[in-house]
Amino acid sequence: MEIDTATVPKGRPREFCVDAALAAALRVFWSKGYEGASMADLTEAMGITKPSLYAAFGNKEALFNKALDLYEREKTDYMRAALDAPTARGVAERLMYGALDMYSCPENPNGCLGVINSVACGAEAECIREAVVARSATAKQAMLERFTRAKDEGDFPEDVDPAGIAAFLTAMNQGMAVQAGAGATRAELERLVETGLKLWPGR
Amino acid sequence: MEIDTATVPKGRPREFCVDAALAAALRVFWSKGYEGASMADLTEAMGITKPSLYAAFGNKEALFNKALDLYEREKTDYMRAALDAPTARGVAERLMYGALDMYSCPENPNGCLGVINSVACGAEAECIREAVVARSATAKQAMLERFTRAKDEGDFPEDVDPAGIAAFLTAMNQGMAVQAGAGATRAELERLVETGLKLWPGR
DNA sequence: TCACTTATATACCAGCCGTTATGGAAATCG
DNA sequence: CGATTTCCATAACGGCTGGTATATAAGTGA
Repeated sequence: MEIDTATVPKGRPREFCVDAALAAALRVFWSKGYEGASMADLTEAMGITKPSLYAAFGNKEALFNKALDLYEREKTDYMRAALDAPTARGVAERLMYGALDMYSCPENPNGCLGVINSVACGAEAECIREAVVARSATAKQAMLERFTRAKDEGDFPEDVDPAGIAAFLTAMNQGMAVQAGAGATRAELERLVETGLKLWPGR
Repeated sequence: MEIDTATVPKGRPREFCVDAALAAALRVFWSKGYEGASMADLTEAMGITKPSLYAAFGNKEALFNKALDLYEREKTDYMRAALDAPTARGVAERLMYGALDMYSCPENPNGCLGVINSVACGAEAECIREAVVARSATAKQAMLERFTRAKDEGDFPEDVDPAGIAAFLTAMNQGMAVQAGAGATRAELERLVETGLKLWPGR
C-alpha cells in the first residue's frame, strides 16, 4: 500500500474553493470584528451555505482562527521581515512604512484585525480576545529582543530603553490602525509616520 | 403663576438615582463596548429593570450617548485642561501622564471608551461609531490648533509639522489605550510615556 | 447498476437580542 | 376620600443569533 498524498476524495466534491472562502471570511472579520460579523454576513460573503461552512471550518471560532492565521501569513509578514533590517532605524522604517502601506491599501478593510479584536467584547468572545492578545504579545516580544540587540550593537544612545522603544513602536502601529479605522487618509498617516521617524533616536 | 424650578413631581417617585445608574452603565459600556454590552448586562449593573431604563434614558443608543457625555465630562477633562499648559512640551506631558493615570487607575475599566467603540462594529452600531469618531476628531482638532500656535511661539524646531505632532500624540494615546486594554501594567505604560517624552522635539 | 461517501439545500432549533404591553403599587392633587 | 399621574415588576413580543437535522444531489469504487 503506497502513500497517496494527493488522492482523489471519495464522495461528492465540494463546489467552492476553501482558500477563497477563507479569504472572504477574513475580510468580513476585518471589517466588522468577531462579534460584529454574523454567520449570515459570513456565508453571504463566502458564497456558501451554513452547513458547508460548518463542514469545512468547524464553527465560527475555528473559522476566525483560520482567518487570523491567513492574516498573519499574508498581511503582517512585513513585521517579521522588518526585524531583519541591519539597524534599529531600518527596523522602524520598515515597520512604519509597512504599516502605512497595509493600512492605506484600498483593497484592504480599514484598520487592523488584531487591534479590532483585542480592545473589548462581550463575554462569549473573551477567548477570541485572549488569542489575539497572545499573538500580538509574541510579536512585541520579538521586537523587544531585536531592539535589545540593537542597543548592544550601539544603535541607540545610552539613555534609550529598549522595552520603551518597543512599546513606542507598537503604540505607533496601534495608533495608525485606530486612525485608519476612523477614516484617516493615506496622507494623514504618512505625516504621522514621518513625524515618528523624525523623532526616532540616533541617526 | 410663579416659576418653580425645583417642583415636586406629581406621580410616584422613582426609586433609583439616575446619576448612579448612568455611572454604572458607563462602566459596562467601557468594559464591553456598545455591542458587547447587552441590556441584561446593563440593567443588572444599574440595579434597575428594563422598563425603568427605557423610561429614564430612552433606549440603548440614547443611554450610550449619555454615558459618553459623562465619560468626557469626568474622565477625559484632563485633555482639555492639558492644552492650557504654557509650552508644547508641557501639553504633551500633561496629556501623556493624564492618560497614564486614567488607563492605570484600578477603579476604571481597562482601555478607552472612545477607542473601544471606534474601531469596528456590526451594521446596527455604525451610527454609534460615527458619533464617537466625530467627538475624537474635534479633540484632535483642538490639539492641532494648540500645536500650530506652539510652533508660531517657537516651541518647536523648524522641521516639525504641527499636524504630524498632533497625530503623533493622538497615536500615543490610542496605543496606550490598546495596550492597557490588552492588560499592560502601569509600569509598562510608564516606560512608554517616558520614552515618548524623551523623543519629544525641542527642550 | 448498485452501494457508499460526501456536499448541498431547506428548514428548523433553542436561546438571546432590544423593546414594549399590561397590571398593580405609590405618590400628589382636589 | 377618589382621581390622577408616574413608576415598578412580570411577561411577552418579533427578530436575529450560532448551530443542526433531514433529505437530496453528485461524485467514487465494485
